Amino acid sequence: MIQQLIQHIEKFIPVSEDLRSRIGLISEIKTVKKGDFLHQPHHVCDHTFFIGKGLIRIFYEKGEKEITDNFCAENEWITSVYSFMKNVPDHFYIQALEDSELIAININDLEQCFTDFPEMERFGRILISHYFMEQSERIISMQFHSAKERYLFFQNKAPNKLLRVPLGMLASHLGMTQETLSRVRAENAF
Amino acid sequence: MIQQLIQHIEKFIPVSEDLRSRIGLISEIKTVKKGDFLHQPHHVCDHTFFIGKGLIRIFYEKGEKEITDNFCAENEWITSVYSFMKNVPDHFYIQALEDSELIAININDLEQCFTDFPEMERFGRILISHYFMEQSERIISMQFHSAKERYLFFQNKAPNKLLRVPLGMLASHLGMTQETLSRVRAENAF
DNA sequence: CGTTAGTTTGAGAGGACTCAAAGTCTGTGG
DNA sequence: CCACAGACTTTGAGTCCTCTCAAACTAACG
Repeated sequence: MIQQLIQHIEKFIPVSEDLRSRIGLISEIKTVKKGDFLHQPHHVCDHTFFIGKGLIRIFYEKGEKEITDNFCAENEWITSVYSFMKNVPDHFYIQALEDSELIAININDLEQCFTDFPEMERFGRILISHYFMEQSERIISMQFHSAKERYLFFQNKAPNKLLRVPLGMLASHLGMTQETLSRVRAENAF
Repeated sequence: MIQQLIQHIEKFIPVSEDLRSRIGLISEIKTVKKGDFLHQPHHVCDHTFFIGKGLIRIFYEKGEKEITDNFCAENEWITSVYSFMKNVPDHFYIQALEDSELIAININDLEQCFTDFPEMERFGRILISHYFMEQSERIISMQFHSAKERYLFFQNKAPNKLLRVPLGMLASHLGMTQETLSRVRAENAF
C-alpha cells in the first residue's frame, strides 16, 4: 500500500529515493473494521490517514443528531484538520464505514519530513489547497440551492460514494433530514 | 505597507534578510477606489492580494443576483483561489468595497519565491490551512442553522466587518435574502 | 434637492422540518 | 437455512421558516 501512497504523491511532486524511504519509515499501516473509530472527541488527532481501500467518515454531534462532515474513500486523506494542525482536542469522530486499509502518519513525523524535504512541504501545500477548493465548491453548492440540487451536486461530484453511504449520513452531510433525502431520491428515480 | 506584510508573515515563519528583500521585490503596491475591480470573470486571476487597508469582496453571479462569497479586510489575503492555482479563467469578481491599499503578488513570482525559500512555502501551506479551517467552520455554521444563527455566527466571527458591508451583500454571503436579514436585524436590535 | 441605490415592512406561497408510523433490509443465532 | 431483532428507509400529515413579490421608506451622492 506504500506504493499506492507514493504514486499518489507523485501526481504532485517528484519523489526521490531518500524521500521514498522516509515516507516508508513514517507510514504506519492500519487495518480497521466497519464501525471502528480512528479518532474521538476530547482527544488530539495526531495522525493523518491516507485511505488505501475502504470508506471513512468524519462527523460530529449536534444535540441528539450526528452530522457527517465528510466522506473519504480510496486515495484520499482524512484527519480532523483543526485538531491535527493546532494540537488541541476537538469534538469530531472519525469512523470507518467499511472495512478499510489505511496509512497513518504522525503529525510530528510529517512536520519533520516537511522540514527535511521541502518538496514534501510543497506537496502538503498543494494538497491542502486542493481540499480548500473542494470546500469552496461545496459552500457554493449549499448557498441558495434546494435539497434536490444539493443531492445532484453530490451525485455528480462523488458518484463512487453515492451508494456506499447510508442515507441518513448522506442527508446530514447535505444539510437536510433523512426524510427529505428519501423523498428527493424517490422523485428522482425515473 | 511592505513592513506590515512582513510582520504578518513573521507571525508564522522567521523572515531572513534575503527573504525580506525578495518579498519587497515581488510586491506591487496598489491603491484602489471603492467599486474598483481587481479581477473579473473570464480572466485568469494571476495575482494574490494582501490587504493593508480597506475592504474587499469576492462574488459571483447566480442568475440575476450577485452572491458574495467572502469579505476580506486588513491583514487578510484575497484571490480567486481556483483560477490562481490552476491558471484558468473563472467566473468570480473581486471588488473593493472601500478605498483600499493592497500588495499584489504575481503567481509566478510567488512560486519562484516558494522554490527559493522553503520557509516561504511553509508559510503558504500554513496560510492556506488557516483559510481551510475557517471554511470548515463556515460550512458547519451553514448546516442546520437558522438565518438568525448564521447571522450571529458572522457577528461573532467578524464584528469588524459587520457594519462595513452593505446588508444585501452580507445577506447573500449568509445564504439568505436581504429581506430576511433585515428582519433578523430588526428583531435582534434590543 | 432630485435621483438612485439600499433597506424595511407586509402579505401570501412553498419547501423542508418535525413527529409519527409503517415498511424493508441486514446480520446473527438457533 | 430460516426467523427474528435492530437498524435503516419510506410515507404521511401538519407546521413553520424563509422565500417571492410588492411597495414604502431612507440614505447617499452629484
